[in-house]
Amino acid sequence: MLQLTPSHSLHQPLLSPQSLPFSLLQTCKSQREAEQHHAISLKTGTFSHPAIASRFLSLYADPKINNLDYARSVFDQIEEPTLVSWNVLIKCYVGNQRSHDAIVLFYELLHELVPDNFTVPCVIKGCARLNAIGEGKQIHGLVLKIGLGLDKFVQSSLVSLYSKCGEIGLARKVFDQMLDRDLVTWNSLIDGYARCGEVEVAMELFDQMRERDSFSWTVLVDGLSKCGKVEMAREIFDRMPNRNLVSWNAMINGYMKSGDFEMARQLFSRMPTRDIITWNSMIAGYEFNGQFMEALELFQEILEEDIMPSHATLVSALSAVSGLATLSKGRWIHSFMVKHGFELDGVLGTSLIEMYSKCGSIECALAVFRAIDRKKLGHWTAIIVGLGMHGMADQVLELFLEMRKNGMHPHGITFIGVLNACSHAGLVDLGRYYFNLMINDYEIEPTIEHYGCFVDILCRAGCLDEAKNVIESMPMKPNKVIWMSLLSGARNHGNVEVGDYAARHLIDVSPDTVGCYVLLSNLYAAADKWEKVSQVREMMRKRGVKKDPGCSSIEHRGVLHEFIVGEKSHPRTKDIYCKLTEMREKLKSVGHVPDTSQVLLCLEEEKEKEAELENHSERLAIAYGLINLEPGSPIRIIKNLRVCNDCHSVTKLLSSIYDREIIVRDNSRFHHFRNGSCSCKDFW
DNA sequence: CTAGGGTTAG
Repeated sequence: MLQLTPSHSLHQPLLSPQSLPFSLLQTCKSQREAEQHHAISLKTGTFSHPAIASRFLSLYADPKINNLDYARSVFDQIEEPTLVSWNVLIKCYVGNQRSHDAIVLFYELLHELVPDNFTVPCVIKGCARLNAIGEGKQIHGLVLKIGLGLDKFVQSSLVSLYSKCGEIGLARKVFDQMLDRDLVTWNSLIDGYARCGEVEVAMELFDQMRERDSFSWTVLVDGLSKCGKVEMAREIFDRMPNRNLVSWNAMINGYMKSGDFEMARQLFSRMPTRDIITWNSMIAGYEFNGQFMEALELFQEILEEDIMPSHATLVSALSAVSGLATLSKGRWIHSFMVKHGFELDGVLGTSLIEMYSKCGSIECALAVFRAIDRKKLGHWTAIIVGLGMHGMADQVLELFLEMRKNGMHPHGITFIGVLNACSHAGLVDLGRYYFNLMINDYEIEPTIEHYGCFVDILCRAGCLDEAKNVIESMPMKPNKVIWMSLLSGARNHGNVEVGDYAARHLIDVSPDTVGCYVLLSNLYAAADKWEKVSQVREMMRKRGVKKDPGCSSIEHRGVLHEFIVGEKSHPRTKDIYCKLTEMREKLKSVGHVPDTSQVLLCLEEEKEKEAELENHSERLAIAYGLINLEPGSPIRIIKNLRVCNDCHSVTKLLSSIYDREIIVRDNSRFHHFRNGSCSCKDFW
């Protein structure tokens, strides 16, 4: 089946590569120029020389022209491509981030010719890029069959593949079989050990090496800092003879990932040169650790230094914006992206959709989504999750259908969005339906997050027994989120027995969860079990559990104003409290009676409880918004805790009293208040 | 005209 010698090698034109226009080709700078030479070559017949044809291939794939598809069509025109031309094309695919095509091409090649010691390292590199360990192993088998098993480059590429894919045992096996190991092979193996956390072995190998290059040092520094051993990484880094930019970046990345901003900053300011990756590591690190302000400050600095952000920079910056929900900043970044021609059809589109949804502007999220031409799974998922957060269950289910009609296969996260929407909208039957659809039709193994959503759906709908059954039969240990759902379901449906049960488990897995004590105490209070309420208080006191203070923020003219419950330190405090008084009067006149049932602990007097409600952070933020924002523009608020009952009804009333749209993001979803009602239909 | 090793983001 496989031909061992190219059959046409005997009919090559008698031309030596030297007599051909190689030098001319080398100077080609554009597609047009290349095509002109190509035409001449076809006319004069030199194209039939395999070396010339291959040269054209690598020319079209050259970064200067970078027209890989054209290279492919040229390849398809070669009557009987030699192995070299196949090799060139495979290499080009891998080199241009199209490893999948490279592997497909490799399988096509197998029908025609036997790959050689040039083909294999290329295609294995492609497998490594894609983490395609299965393909890699198959090719490894083939390598042994066709007798390339002892080729140094082939073996070296296999060591690298296995190291990168976490198969360190296999990497070692190939390494041990090698007769002729060089620096590159050693480095690949050390990289593998460092990546999978076998630090001691990596260090041992490093010490055994006869010679090291900067690569060896860098691999070790990066590997150590990636698996959390930043101090060890630092020791190596300090001993390193000629530190390169990559090793600085690896150290900074390691410090940032471990949350040691100080040390990262120190290196950042000390290093001789920085590149975009340095900046990205810093920005992504801050974002990863929830330090959104710092992330955005650095993003600002990049722009001030006239450095062009990369995709990665923008992804991190947009995530930071999502965290703070500073819509105007997000809009600014969006227009920056449009102005500088960043494509929205990849991850950036997903980030934008996410940013707009998390900043409360689901309309803009939808507009971005609609404007993306070739929508990918990530875009569908992002908008579905976004709509779910906004409680727009109808649209979620509609889009989910549309998505499937477009031939997309939802993945686990898409279902998180769908289930989440069902939960926020109280769609218990649909929730059951989609949970089963996911398992049976799409064969997706539910993760703990899926169980979390499903249990939440059941609990909100009051199906507490069914929820309990699901929890008891799920294959993994229930986490905090799941017990919290059950407990709050029990609270909402006044089921003390289930509440007790949930609280016991919750305190067991996560004794510091304040919400647990709050909910439990609410539950007992509602059931008039006052001795139990004081037991809960006592338990909190003994364990030193403190309630997170409520905190709300609002953006005004690009500045984020934060309000903590009851605080009086904002420069405009006087105006704010004036407004609060006005709000109280207006609320009273429309007949609002404060609902103190969820005020927690310690406050004995009804008056005190009412006062505490009035100081809830979102009220301060709303007051600030009413004073300062343009009349008619929506007031957008981000809150760290769940909105309490009283604030919810108050905000509804305020939206009609002041004729304002008020959009509140709490710790799990959005509420759109308009004309006296809320998008959550009082179900949250 | 062809071969193996490193950093960010998702």
